[in-house]
Amino acid sequence: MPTPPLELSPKAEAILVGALEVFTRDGYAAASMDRIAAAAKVSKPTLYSYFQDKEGLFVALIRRLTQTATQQLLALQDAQNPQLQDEPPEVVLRRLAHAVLDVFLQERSLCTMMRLIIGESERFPDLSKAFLRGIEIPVLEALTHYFTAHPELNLPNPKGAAYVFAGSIMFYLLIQKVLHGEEDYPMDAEGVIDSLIAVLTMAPPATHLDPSSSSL
Amino acid sequence: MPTPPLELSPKAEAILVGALEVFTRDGYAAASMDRIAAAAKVSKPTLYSYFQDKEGLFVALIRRLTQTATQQLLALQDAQNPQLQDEPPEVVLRRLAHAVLDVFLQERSLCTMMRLIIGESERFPDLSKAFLRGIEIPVLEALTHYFTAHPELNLPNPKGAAYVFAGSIMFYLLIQKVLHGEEDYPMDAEGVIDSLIAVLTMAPPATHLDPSSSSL
DNA sequence: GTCTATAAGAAGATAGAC
DNA sequence: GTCTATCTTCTTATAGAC
Repeated sequence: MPTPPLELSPKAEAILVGALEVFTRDGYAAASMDRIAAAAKVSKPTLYSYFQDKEGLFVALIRRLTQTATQQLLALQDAQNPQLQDEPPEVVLRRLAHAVLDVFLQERSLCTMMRLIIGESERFPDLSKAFLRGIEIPVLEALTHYFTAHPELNLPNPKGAAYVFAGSIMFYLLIQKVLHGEEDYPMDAEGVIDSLIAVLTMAPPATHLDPSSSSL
Repeated sequence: MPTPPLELSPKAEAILVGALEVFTRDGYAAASMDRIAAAAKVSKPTLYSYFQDKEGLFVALIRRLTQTATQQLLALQDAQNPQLQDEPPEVVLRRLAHAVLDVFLQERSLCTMMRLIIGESERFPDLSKAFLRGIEIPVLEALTHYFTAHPELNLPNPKGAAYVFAGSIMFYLLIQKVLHGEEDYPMDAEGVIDSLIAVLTMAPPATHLDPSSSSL
């Protein structure tokens, strides 16, 4: 747990909102503290009284967005945990895919965050690390754990299968929502999810109703 | 074909090499024309005599990298085309996955290009478009075409399956090579490819040797 | 064609008034 | 605590010498 629950003063919140707007539009280097102060409707010295400098403000913003995403994904996991053993994998995996997509589509700042983290990954390697440790690695580990616990899916390499699952969804978001592929090459998320669930669950012709093969 | 074969003078090439180095390290906005001129070992006015301004230089660089990637992938396709009908899908798909990975791993500037394009996708939407039209969309279309021509794979949605294939590989590159996940959560590419080929080809138990189901 | 030197402006950060 | 005004530095881009 790198950062405590983190209660912020209202003014600090306002600054982060303005910072999100400007960093989103301009990127890190081209964003100016003047424009951020204007967007947050505070003066520049006030801004510097809440955050040490531009780097500190950017790091605080991205860490907060990362935390938001982590919490949303944890809530997802908690909501699904009681059902994991009760329903067939194609149902569980499909619901999970939809839920992850919804988290990113309903909170569009998470797509922005992904873009900023990737774009600034050389200047701010710590933010990449926080993104990986807070979001991507936990997701991959949870998927790996699920695939390992379901040998009836007949997946030879659960960790690799986790990359296939997460990669399909994140790549879809990247192409369609970050790079705006919807304009040139629109694609329904449903088609990606259909294919993903189909390929991950259709290994054995019809063993889904046979619980004897699962010793866990 | 948005740009002709594009022969550049040696000095323009040197400038692009320097520009790649500096843009890679600093990103677009933080890169200075002074440092680019120094890296290319020319003076600033020379730089401005070959490229209109900073934007023009960046666009020229990214377009050139995009073209390089496109050409490498086209060469791949040509090399594989004669074999597409002769060998079973698990062999063709595995070789393709390895080849795409190799293209990006051996020419690391392509990973850099991906990072820069994503990071600057709001400021330079035309570069995103060129990346999508020159690389991602052709790859997705070729994969869709292949999956459509191989109904024995039993993939319900070929376009979605193309996203699964490309997404798994690109996500692997993004996590491991762009965001440097290798430090925290190393993963062998082989495991991803194994899973990918397994899930895409193991739908029917053993119909690979039955050509009668393929009417194309 | 290529350079040195510079113009014109915008950036991050702060001193000091209130 | 918050603001106006300012300092310093670095930026892009070019004028003019060679």
